[in-house]
Amino acid sequence: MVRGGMRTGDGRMAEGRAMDRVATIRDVAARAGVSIATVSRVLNGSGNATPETMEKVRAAASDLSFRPSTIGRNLKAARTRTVGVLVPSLTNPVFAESVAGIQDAAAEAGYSVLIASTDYDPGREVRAIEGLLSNRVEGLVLTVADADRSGSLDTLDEVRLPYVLAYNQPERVPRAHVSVDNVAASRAVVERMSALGHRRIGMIAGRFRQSDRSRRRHAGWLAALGDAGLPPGPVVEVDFNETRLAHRLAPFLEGPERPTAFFASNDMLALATIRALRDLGLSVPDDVSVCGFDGIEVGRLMAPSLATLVQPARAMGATAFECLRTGFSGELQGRAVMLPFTLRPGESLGPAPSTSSQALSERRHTQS
Amino acid sequence: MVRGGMRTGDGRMAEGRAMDRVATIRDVAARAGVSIATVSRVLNGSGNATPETMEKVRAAASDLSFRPSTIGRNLKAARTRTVGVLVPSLTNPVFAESVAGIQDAAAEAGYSVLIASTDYDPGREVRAIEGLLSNRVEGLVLTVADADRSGSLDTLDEVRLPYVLAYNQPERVPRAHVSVDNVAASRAVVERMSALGHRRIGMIAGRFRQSDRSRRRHAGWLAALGDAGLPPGPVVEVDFNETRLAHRLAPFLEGPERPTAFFASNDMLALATIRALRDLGLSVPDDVSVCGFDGIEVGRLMAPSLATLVQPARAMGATAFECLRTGFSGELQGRAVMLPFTLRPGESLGPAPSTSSQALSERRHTQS
DNA sequence: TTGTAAGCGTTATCAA
DNA sequence: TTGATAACGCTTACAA
Repeated sequence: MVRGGMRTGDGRMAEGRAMDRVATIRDVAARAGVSIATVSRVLNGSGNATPETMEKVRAAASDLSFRPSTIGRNLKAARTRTVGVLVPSLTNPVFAESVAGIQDAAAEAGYSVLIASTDYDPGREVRAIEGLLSNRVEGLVLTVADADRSGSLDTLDEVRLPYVLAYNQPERVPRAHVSVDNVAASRAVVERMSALGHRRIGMIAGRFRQSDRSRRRHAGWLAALGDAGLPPGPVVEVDFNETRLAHRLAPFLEGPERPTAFFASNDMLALATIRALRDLGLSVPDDVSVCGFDGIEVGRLMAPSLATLVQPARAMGATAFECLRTGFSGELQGRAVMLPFTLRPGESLGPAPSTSSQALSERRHTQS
Repeated sequence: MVRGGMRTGDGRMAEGRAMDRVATIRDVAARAGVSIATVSRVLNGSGNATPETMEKVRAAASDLSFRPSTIGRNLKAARTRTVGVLVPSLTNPVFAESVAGIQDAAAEAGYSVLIASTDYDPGREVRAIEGLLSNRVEGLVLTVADADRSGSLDTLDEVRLPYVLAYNQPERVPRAHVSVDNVAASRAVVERMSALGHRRIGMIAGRFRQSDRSRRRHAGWLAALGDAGLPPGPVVEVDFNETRLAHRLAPFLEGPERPTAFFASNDMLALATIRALRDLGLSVPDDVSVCGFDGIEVGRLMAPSLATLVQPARAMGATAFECLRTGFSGELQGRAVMLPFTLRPGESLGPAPSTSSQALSERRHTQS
């Protein structure tokens, strides 16, 4: 075999060099001249052994760079110390952050993390769950589109595998979850907008039929508008991967009665909205304000910086994992954990334009 | 035990409900009234069986919602069909994207993905590698800080576990990797800047001692400046997590001889740079242009949109996985795959300001 | 076509 | 203190 070449015909992962068989506990035992039981005991610190024996075993293990196989260990122990994670997408910063939080907490507790993402594809979601179940994860932290109507969650219920939802806030089915109070959070956004003088407030949201979060946030938006005595502005429902929004927004932006602020049900949508407004020749926030929901970090870096309702994403993941691991302390009512949210001010959310300044801005933009 | 309460004293993952033992192949065999060998054969489609037997087995498996344990399977097969992934951070979109690419390719090939992230912490990196090795991953796709000086890679070499680097481009040690040609890519950026009239071009880069990518990109920047007959502008080395750059940049932005363009060695740095310039009262791109490196998607959405050298992140991950799985076809020289890059134009990179327009912009900004 | 049995790498029980 | 051995869930010769 050529150097650098690899045999692949055996279906195994290609090997840069011939990979010699990994050392097993038996190899260590042979080299140390003891039984495998002794090796196990020494390496695990269970049971006693004479100093010399311990030394022999450790030396042998070290020589062979022996690492106990978690497979063998798992098989024996009937547990894997592995947690499954399922997210719609790793490329949405809010999920990436929460996964990072799960990783932190899991590593701390000595758990491995098996990650799968669905890219909003139901078929992939089913296969991912199957894979995680076959891998005998001890529990799952996951975010689904709609926690009230999810085949995956039904499956988990059937096989009685513990799970904790992150971000989801189911309305009908009582399911363990960690989230913020989406309704209250959305109200906070609208109240701020109202305090800034906005009277015509629209909403850009993910499909209500597909997302419990979107529904909740819409409900909060609606309720707050009602409380403030404001009429609901236009609602634009968009699909998950829709990034070009200009043609969707254009119809609502004509005439003097157009909204002066938009609440986007998540930050990616907020970014797309700002982009679209800009493409339509409107200034953010001079003409129209925008506030997002999630609190992704890049929002702080862009210009205008993104005003957003901040969810503690990292804590969301870490907390969900901890809930899974330790169990909720209370009973049923304790099966939900609400994390605190904050409103992060940003340049994208400013005071409502007065009629005169609005006209001014209008002139400025038609010039260019 | 209370409903919703969970036992945790046994050290197991908390259970929302009593989790009955998962069905094994023996349970299925018993229920179907056949031997476990028959169950295995039927479910794997290996060997023959009468239609009735197959039916019985499938029914029993379905009734018990039996899913073959990959643990038992792996142990027997002495292979895991699992690939390890190690990235510095899941929250940097460029890594998140490449992980997504790995996931895609792995799922396609029937592999599971075990992910660990280091958060640029060497201690965590060591532990992560240990964990992946213990889990008997068949190979690794990973991105390290400096592929020329990495204890983790040395470990992998020692145990002869196949791996492919993603993004890294080692200079001295020949190691399998998938990347873009960082030097050529950086040259392309500088050439574009030069073509736009920029004569004083600075660089914001990650620490050279810590990052092979940073070194390569700096080399390309330097070479291109030389070719264009331009003097090297200021170089600002920053740490991984540094996001506040204003005070670092300020000293270089005084006087008429200040740079009119900055090349940032990655997109997160580019965003931080734009932010800092803005904080310093400078307009991007009217006063100073900025171009990043990576091609993260959010760059398109912000305003000004980010000009950047696009690496095919998703393909980077997918290709690295494929290289790992199938092996590089050639010999040693084939152990590197170079992916194509493109320069994505963006509003952050414009023509160099003329002296008069520069003064104008100066006035405009001191007003506000 | 189907069943018996060995073995994968551990840990744990029980003897010695 | 140490060793022989069974067991975990599965696949796969080999035998019936």
